[in-house]
Amino acid sequence: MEASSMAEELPYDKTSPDSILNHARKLTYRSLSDVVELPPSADKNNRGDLGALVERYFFRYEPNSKHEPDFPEAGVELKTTGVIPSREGRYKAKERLVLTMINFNHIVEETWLTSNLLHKCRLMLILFYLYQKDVPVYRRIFVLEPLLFSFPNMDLIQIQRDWEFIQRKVKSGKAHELSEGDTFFLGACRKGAGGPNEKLVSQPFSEIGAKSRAFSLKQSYLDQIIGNHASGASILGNAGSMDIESATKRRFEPFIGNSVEELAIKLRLPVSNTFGKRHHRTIAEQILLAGESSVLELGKASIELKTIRLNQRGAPRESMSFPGFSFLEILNQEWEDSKFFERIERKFLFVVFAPDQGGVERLSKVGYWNMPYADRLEAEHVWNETKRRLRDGVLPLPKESESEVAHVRPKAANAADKAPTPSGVMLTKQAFWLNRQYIAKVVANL
DNA sequence: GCATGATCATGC
DNA sequence: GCATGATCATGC
Repeated sequence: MEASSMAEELPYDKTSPDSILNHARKLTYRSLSDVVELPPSADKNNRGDLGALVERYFFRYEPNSKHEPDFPEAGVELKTTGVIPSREGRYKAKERLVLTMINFNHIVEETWLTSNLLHKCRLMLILFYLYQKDVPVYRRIFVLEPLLFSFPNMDLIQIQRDWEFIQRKVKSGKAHELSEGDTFFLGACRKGAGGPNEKLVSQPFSEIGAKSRAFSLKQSYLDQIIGNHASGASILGNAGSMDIESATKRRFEPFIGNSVEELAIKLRLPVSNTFGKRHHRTIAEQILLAGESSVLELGKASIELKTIRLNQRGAPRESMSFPGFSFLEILNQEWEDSKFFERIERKFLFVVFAPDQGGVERLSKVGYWNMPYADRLEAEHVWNETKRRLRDGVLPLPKESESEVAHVRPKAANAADKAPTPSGVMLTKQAFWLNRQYIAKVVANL
């Protein structure tokens, strides 16, 4: 009796997305505890789960089946996600948005259209709260209007591709090899306890246990959603849309074979700095950014743009550097928390320049790549070895000749630009690099 | 010709 | 002023 009368008292129509959205607006610029009184029994200690508190005490219903959206009659899935200030006083995502767990045994039986992901997350109500570390979740302020979000048609092509890529990997018995760099917008992110005690889960076509993973919207994609939402931009339909790989290919096609000089003229780049270190990168950026917006979606994916210049023998002239790392910080990190891991797990876009017969450097080819599983394990080994040597005060750090994949090398203003090591010795600042010969093989197979 | 150490040039 | 992507310089 009481339950049914409570249901009738709901201050919104649970069958209507718009009504749910309107109700959610009451939270804007307020925190959950500003709007509803949380009983002492509420589990306020649950670190991340503001969503559960909002569902129970603001929308006043109990979370139901994991396979249905939170509001099944309206087909709306509720998400709460943290934002942090960006430059220019706007907001950006604090992290990726986790959508739903990937069940490796089920996904192989699905198609995109019948997928649990699409069924559950086709329409999402996203609430954005200001992330503040020391403020309890129920006191965090919802700093943006709530957003009723469905994937723009323009993006759906890529999202579906991403989903199918992940499914294909599971079908091939490679769930344990999944990586964020496999995909563009939709990621297969790690989910659940990590570390040495992590429980691996089963997959249908291999005996090898895989890390537990969830579908997520990549942080960079979420940033775009937030940007469009905050600026009031509408969602574009686009009949001529393509997935990112095709769009990129088409974008670069007219420039393939052009000399560096011709490219500078075509792209109206100042001729003065033709020999600057940034020149080839500027060319790549201009090709991506100029003209119509079809490759602007690149900004929605965390793509690592790298220019590669080959020598006469077809090998890269240089190894590939990554940001410098702290000798002290690395001791407190695990591999998967490290910056180097985050970088090499990304999707790379290689823009390759090569000299022709006459020695004239030309744009040669362009391609996406991400690091295969076995090589990630090798990079992990190099990273762990670096950590061990720093801890034990053993030099030198892993050299290029010690691994097929990665090494450590100086990266500093000059040799006197040093930082402290755990053993107290000052050492010229260093970075992780991917080996020149390793990149050579990658480029050859691009 | 390559590995290794060192440094440059630019953007933020 | 510094981090970053990129390149130079040397010695074997």
